[in-house]
Amino acid sequence: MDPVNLKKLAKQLNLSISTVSRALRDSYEISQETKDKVLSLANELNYQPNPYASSLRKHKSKTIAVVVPEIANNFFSLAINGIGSVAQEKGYHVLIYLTHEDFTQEASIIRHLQSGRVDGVLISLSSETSDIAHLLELRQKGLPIVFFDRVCESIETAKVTTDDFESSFKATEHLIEQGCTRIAYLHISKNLSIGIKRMQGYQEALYKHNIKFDESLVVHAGNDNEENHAMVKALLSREDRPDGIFASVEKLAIAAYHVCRELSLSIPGDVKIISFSNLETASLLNPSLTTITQPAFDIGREAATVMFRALDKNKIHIDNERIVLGASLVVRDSTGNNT
Amino acid sequence: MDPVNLKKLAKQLNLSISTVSRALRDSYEISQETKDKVLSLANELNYQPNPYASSLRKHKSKTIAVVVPEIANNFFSLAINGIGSVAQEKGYHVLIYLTHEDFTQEASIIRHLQSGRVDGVLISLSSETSDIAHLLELRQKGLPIVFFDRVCESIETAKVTTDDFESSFKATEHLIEQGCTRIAYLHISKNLSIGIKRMQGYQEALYKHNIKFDESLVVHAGNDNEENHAMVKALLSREDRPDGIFASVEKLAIAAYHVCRELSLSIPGDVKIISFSNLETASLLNPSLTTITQPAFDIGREAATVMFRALDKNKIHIDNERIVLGASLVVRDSTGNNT
DNA sequence: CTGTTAGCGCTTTCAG
DNA sequence: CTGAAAGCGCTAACAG
Repeated sequence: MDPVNLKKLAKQLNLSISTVSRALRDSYEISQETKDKVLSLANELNYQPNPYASSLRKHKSKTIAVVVPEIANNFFSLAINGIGSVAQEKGYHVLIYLTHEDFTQEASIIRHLQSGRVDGVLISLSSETSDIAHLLELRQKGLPIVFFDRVCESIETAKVTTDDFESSFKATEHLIEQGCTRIAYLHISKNLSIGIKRMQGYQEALYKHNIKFDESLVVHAGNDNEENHAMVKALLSREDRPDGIFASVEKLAIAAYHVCRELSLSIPGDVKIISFSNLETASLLNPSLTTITQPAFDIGREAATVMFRALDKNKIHIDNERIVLGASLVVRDSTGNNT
Repeated sequence: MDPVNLKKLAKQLNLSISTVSRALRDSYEISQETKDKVLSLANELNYQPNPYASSLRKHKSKTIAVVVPEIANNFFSLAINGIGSVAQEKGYHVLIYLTHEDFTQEASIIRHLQSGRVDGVLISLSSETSDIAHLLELRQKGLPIVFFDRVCESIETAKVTTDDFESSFKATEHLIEQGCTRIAYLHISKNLSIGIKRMQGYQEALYKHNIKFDESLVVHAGNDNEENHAMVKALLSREDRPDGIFASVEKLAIAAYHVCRELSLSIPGDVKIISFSNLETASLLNPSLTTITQPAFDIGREAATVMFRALDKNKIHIDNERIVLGASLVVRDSTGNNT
C-alpha cells in the first residue's frame, strides 16, 4: 500500500534521491559501498521504479505497439509470439491493438499512438486500408514503423514478408501438376499487397503452363463472411465449376470447405484446395489439406529485431529494407504424412 | 517533431495551461466559447495528451495486463480477443505478457507489475505454478486480479472458468456410450485446478457407469512435448491399451493423434479421442474429432468486464466471485456435420 | 469562469 | 563521490 519510491529509499539510507537513483542505475560515479547498501535495501523493500515517471522524463517508454487485424488467427498469434519473445529479451513491453479489419479503427488507433505511448509500431494492415495518411502522420511524429506480412509498399521503411509471389506460383503449379485445369483464386483484398502478389504468382503459373487466365474464376472477397460464402458457393455451383482452388488466406479456404460439404463435392476428388494457412494442427488432422505455411514466428521475430535495432540507435527513420522469408508448401499424402 | 502539448496550446490561445486542460476534459467550469476555441485548435494541431504525464499524476494508467502461458493457442487468442474488445470499449490499453508455461517467468512478470504500470491484472496461470507468493504480493500492492480459465483457488478474487467438471463428465460419458470401457485420461498438470476438475468429472462418469478407475490409464503430462509424446506412446503400445482417450487439453490430444498414426491405430475405430479444444477450424476439417469447445471469447469478455467494473469503482479488492460458463460438446458424424 | 501553484517520481545538469 | 534543484506534461487544489 505505502509506496516504495526513491524518496523512501533515500530517507531510509540517509542519502539524497539522486544518489539512490544513480546507484540503482549502476552509475560509475557512485562508490561500491553505497551501491551495495542501496541495492540491498531496494531488494528488501522490493522497489520497482515507476515506469511512467521515467518515461515522462526520458521521453522513452520501452514499449512498442503491435497492431493487427485480429488475433484469433494462427498467423498473427504466432507472429505476436515471435515479437513477444524478442521484446522480452530486450526488456520491452508490448501493447496489442486489434483493428478487426476495420479502417476506421486502425486509423484511430494509429492516431492515438502519436501520444508518445510507444516508441515504435509494428503493424499488419487491415484489409480495408487504402488511405495511408494516418501512417504518414505517425512517421512524421518521429515514430519508427515496421510492417509485417500485410505491408504498405508506398511507405519507405522496413517490411517483413513471406515470399508471396514465389510460394503462390508453386502452389498453383502444384495444383496444375495434380491435373487441375480450371483453378480458381480466392482473393482477399484489392488493397493488400499480399493479395496482389499472391495473385501474380497464380497468374504466372497459369501462364507458364499455357492455361488461360479466366477472370471469372477470381473471387474478390470482402470483410463479410456470409457474402464471401455466397460468392464461393456461386462459383462452385456453376456448370463449369473449378476443379482446383487456391485461397490467398485460410479463412477463404475454410469457406470453400464448407461450400464443398454443402454441395456434396468431394475433396480432393472433385475439387482440390490449397491455401495459405498456419493452422498446423488443422493440417495435421486433415490429410487432404495442402497448405503454404508461413514462418509466422520468425516473421514476428525478424520484424521486432529490426525495430529494436533502430530503437537502440535512436533511429526514427528505418531504412527501406525488405526482408523476405521463405514459406513451405506442405503437401500430405493420404496417410497425412508430410512429403 | 515539435511537441504539441498543453503549454503550446495555451500559448497559442492566450490562455493558461489549466484552462486548456479543463476545457479538454469538458469541465463544467469552462465557458462554451473557450471550450470551442480550445477544441478546435487541439484538433487542428492533432493534440494527443501525453499518457505518461497523466498516469504519473493520477496514479492510474488506463492499462491492464493480460498474462497467459502462450498465445499461439486458440483458447488464449480468443480470450484475448474478448478482453481486447471490452478494453477498447472502455478506453483501456492491453499489455500482453507470455509466461511460456514457466514459473520463473511468471513470477518475474508479476513482480514487475507491482511498478504501477497497470491498473489490474488478468491472468491464466502457468502449469508449473504452485507457489503463489508473487500473486499475493501483487494483491497487497493494491492491484486487482482476475483469474480466467487457469485459476488459483486459494486467492479470494473473481475467477472465470468453463464448467470443467460438468463438461468432462459429459465427455467421458459420451465415450462410454460409444462403447469404450478402458478410457485413458491425459492430465495436464497437478498444479492446475482445471486439470483436477476435469479429472474429477472423468472419474465421476466412470463411477456412474460402474467402470473401475485405473490409475495406470492416467498420463501426467509435463511441459516437455517429447516426453509427453513418449508417455502417450507407451500407453497406446500396451497389450491392454485404452480404447478411448479423454485429453484435458488440445496439445495432448494432438500428441495422441500423432501416436495413433505412428502405431497405425485407426481413429475412431481402434481408439476414440475426445478433447478440450478450441481449434474450431481443425474440428471442422476432421470429422472424427469430437471436442469440448470452451466459450473462450466470452470468458475473456467476462473476465475483463469484472475487472473494469472494479476499476470503475476504484476497488482494489475484487470479491470472491466465481463465474462459470458452459462449454459445448461438439460431436460430429462422419460427414463432419455437427450433431 | 480563469489563473497560479504545487507536485506525481524520476533523471540529469550543475555545484560542491 | 554526493547533493540540490530543475523540469518532463499533466492535474487539482486554491485563489481570485
